[in-house]
Amino acid sequence: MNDLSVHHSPFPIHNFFAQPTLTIARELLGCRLVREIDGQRLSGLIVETEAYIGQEDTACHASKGRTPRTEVMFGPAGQTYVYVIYGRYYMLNFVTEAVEFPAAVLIRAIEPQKGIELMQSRRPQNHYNLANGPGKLCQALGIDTGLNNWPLALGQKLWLEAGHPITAAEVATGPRIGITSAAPKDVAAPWRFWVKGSRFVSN
DNA sequence: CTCTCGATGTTCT
DNA sequence: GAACATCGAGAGG
Repeated sequence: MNDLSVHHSPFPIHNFFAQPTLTIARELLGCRLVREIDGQRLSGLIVETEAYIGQEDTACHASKGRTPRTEVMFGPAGQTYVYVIYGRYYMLNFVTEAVEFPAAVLIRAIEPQKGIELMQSRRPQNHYNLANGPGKLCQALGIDTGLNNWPLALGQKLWLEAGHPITAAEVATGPRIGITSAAPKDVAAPWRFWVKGSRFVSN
């Protein structure tokens, strides 16, 4: 098991989102995702991400062109992209890359740290099953499309903090999950990142 | 433990 | 009308 310890330090968010999408997906591992809702603070360390990069990536929503839904991905980096899947689950992404270049990082799992009881009031499951999936973490943190296109730099409602640095030896990579209808090159691309040995990663 | 299957409604063709 | 970056229940080993 790999439990990540608590560590506080400021987060240089503007410089952070100026990096390439794959770098951001990698560097988000170990960062603390913080949610403030109803005057309560919830948080967890990011342990799993996926990169979706541009119109050439057939797994990326924006590969089918600019639509009302994908518009956010064509905007500036550092905003959220929240959408509904299968009519019942929300997915949280962070927009990356330059304006007009549609890309984002999907947050797939966090290790819950603060407000675990409040997360369990939204999602009655044990610690390990609270946020080990993209739909699960949105449910646990009370994230829906009302938080779409939200700027992380504000430090309100949803933001990032430096958490626990993850060394290269602790990073695992592999193909992305659930993109079966994408082109073979995109199905095979190792654009999923997770913390090796973490029990909080999706199954 | 593994595998299969269906829920459910938004988005886009 | 089809597809969908998921999840959990239920059956079987």
